[in-house]
Parts: sequence; C-alpha cells; structure tokens
Amino acid sequence: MSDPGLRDFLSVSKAIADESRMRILALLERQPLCVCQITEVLDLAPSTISKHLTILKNARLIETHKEGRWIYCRIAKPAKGHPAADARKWAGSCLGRSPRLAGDRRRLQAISRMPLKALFNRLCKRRAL
Amino acid sequence: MSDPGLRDFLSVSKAIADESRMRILALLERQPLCVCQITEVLDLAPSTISKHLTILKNARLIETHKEGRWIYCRIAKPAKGHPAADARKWAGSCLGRSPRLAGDRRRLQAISRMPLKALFNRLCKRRAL
DNA sequence: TTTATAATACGCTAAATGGCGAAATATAAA
DNA sequence: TTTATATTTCGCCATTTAGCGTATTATAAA
Repeated sequence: MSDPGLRDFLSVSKAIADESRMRILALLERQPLCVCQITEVLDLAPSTISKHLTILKNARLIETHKEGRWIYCRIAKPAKGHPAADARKWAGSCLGRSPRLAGDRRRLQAISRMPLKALFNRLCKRRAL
Repeated sequence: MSDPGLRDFLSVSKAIADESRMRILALLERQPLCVCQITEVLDLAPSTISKHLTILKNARLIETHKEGRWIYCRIAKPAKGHPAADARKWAGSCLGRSPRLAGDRRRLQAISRMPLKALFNRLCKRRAL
C-alpha cells in the first residue's frame, strides 16, 4: 500500500483499539515504566505484554530504552505529520475518568514503592512457576 | 463492564480501525449517501457493507434514515461526552491526502451523476448475479 | 564461571473479524 | 397481486489476534 497516511492511521488506530494496550498507554502517560512494572499492574503473561509493547512501538506511540537488565518504556516524542500524538490526546480526553484505568494507577502506586527486584518474585509466586 | 468511557472509546476506536469503514466515513464526510452508492464505490458485497454500517452506527459515528426503498447514511450529530465526533476530527486531519480515499471520491463523482436505479443493475451485472 | 532474572521469540489455541453468498424482509413498480 | 429492488440477517470460511507456556537471549549477581 503506497498510502502512508492511511497506513500509519490504521496502524495507530488498531494499536489503541485494545483495552490492554490502552491500559499500558494510560500508565505511561503518568510516568515512564519498566516492562516488569507494566506486567505486574496488568497481571498478564510477560510474553503477552511484550507483544503489546511491540505493537505500540510499531505504531510510534511509545519508545523504549535499555538500562542494564531492564527495559524502560515511555510515551514517544511526537513525530510531526504522524497520527500518534493526536491519538493520545484524543484517548486522554475520553478516558480521564475511567474507573478501570484509575484502578491501574492505584495498583501502580503500591507497586512502585517496592524495589524492582521483588516484582518478578511476586509474579512467579502468584503464577506458581 | 461498568466503565462507559472506556467502553465507548473502544467501540469507536475499533470502528475506525478498519480500512473499509474509514473509506465509508470519508465518503460521508462530503455528503450523505444511499447504502447502494456506498456499496458501488467500495465494490464490496452488500452484506459486507451492511455489517460495516451496523458497526459504525453502534459506535455512533453515523446515523441512517429510510426514504422509501432507500436507506440514507450520514455522519452522526455530535453527542456531547461521546468520543465519536473527536475521532472523526482526528481521522480527518490524518487522511486529508490519502490517494486511496481520493480515488473513492472520484469514483463517487462519476456514480452520483447516474440515477440510483441504474446502480443496482450495474452491480448485479458486474457480479453476474 | 555459574546462576538468576528481565525480556523477547516462537508455537499453540480459542475467539473475534472481514469477507462472501443465500435467504429473508420490506417497499415500490407493474 | 405479482415482480423487482434495496437492505439486512444468517451461516460459512479464512485470516487475524489476544492470550498462554516454553525456550531462548542478554545482562547482573554470586
């Protein structure tokens, strides 16, 4: 398809048209987060989170960078002419009062008080790995 | 899910995250159209178009009204607090120069010059029904 | 070096989705 | 009334997708 406008628009709109991915984006609107923190808050398998992050990255909605063993995610810097930034604005204006997303934020509060090290342990215990 | 904000947002974003439905919306941004005109421009089966229209209606992106044998579709009046109107604005700002959508508009020009009556005949002939 | 851990890649399954054609429904024309 | 036509509904199929667990990779700690 040699129609970059349409291609990028569909890539972004498909990326945001999923509850789990919107939960991730909403968390990142507040602060950059490590992948394991996102995994903890959403309570999904690490491989599932990883796939969602790839989709968000390909849509240029988020960026990642490595820091030692951890990979941090943050909202992507706006690229002009690209639909991602305005998509986030639209979503933000719709979802400001979602109880679901508020619950995620509360859970994040609790989690971000404990050291990253403890997270994976908790995760493994809960899933009995 | 008792989270109307999130529910409506996902309904609208899923509705626009599809090429065929965006083609329909883009046509309707210009003028209200009969279902058979939309079917002709997109060149998809009537049943497929019908399904897409249902999804757009449920997302409150379009409205329909009956006029004799025909059903006309138009962009829905903005309902305040509902994400549909802003979604259309966002999409519009992204897709102004899409060659794909421009082609649809050109095809619509040609079609809207001929009487509705002739459309279904053409459609049937082309599909050899 | 060995072990533990953070993340991704891969392969699988169940569910959702977009397309079609045939049948049903509703209205206008003959 | 009968026929033609505009649209929807239904059932089917192929593709995509969101989830999972296992295996793999890369880095830090022991």
